[in-house]
Amino acid sequence: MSSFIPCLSISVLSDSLIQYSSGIIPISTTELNLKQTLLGGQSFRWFEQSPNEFVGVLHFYIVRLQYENEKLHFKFYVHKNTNSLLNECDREKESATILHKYFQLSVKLEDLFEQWCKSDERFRNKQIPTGIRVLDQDPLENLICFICSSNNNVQRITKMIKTLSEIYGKEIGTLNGTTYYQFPTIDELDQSDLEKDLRKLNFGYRARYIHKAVQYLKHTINDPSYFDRLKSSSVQDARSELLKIMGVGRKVADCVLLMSLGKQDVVPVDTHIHSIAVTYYGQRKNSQLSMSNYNNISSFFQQLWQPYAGWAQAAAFSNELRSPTSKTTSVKRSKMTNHCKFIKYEKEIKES
DNA sequence: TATTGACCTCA
DNA sequence: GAGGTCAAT
Repeated sequence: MSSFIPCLSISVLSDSLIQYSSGIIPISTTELNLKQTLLGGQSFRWFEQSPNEFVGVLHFYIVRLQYENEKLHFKFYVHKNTNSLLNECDREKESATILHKYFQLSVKLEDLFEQWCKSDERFRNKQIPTGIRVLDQDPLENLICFICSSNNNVQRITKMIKTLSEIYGKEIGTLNGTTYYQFPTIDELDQSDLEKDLRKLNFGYRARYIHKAVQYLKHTINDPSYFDRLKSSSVQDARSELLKIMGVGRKVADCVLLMSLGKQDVVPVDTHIHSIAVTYYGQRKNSQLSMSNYNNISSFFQQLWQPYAGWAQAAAFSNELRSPTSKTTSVKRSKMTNHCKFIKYEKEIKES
């Protein structure tokens, strides 16, 4: 079947949709694991069409990605009314640039891995997979997604964000029977009945958080360059700004810092990372994820995995979702060593 | 400063 | 219970 050959696979477009560009980016599997990166829980806007083929929305484009033979094939689609002055070649370049930025391809993952291996034998022993990249996402979208993420699972978050985009975002077009929408802007979300409507859509208590967050950003902050300002602020300053937003606690703030504000060293600590810290790095059992505990775990990993500790976290995290912790000899050994490291680290903290 | 329960919904 | 946050104590 032709579907095995990316360039020849057939697409059915609605009348309103046109193909904008297509191209290829050569990249090795150690630099990019497409599935783990897109579906691993940092973005909630990608759908797997077939093995190694994904469709999602970036800006006002529907984007189709296919990974095969060390190459990332891409096709961009836009609404036909989107006017572009670019010729075919420049559109391809522009699209490649968007992907380059989104996947942060100037970051050399293999080099980072080498660094992490030096300080952490879970990397050295290949217990953590390669190819997981941190995506550079849109801050507003990222923020809303992670407000939705509390007490929630990937599947439902994805569904909620899909619904949110369908209701409030602009339609792009229909590709192979599925209609795609832009993520709504702050103005599109700024509606007096937002909470009520989102509750009807089964957002639960997050409906209020989203409504409050939108009100705050639109009417209290009221600054189009708000997120850009945070990008150029220090981690501490940007974090304390984000914490002012209703529905944003430390974990969500850290996710936004890492995934859309370019703070590559931030390590968000969720229940998975927490349990990784307990299982492999000797954090005390039964310890709740209190604020001081969060700080300890986060800064421990930050020190262990520098630089780009947030990227290491994403890789370690994805592994946790996959494997139900098989306990081989080497794992036990690495548990011990890292346990010692953690104790030592805790001592240093206390003494300083 | 740290701990605890409620919060919505779906599996 | 699920990749948390808020508010009260």
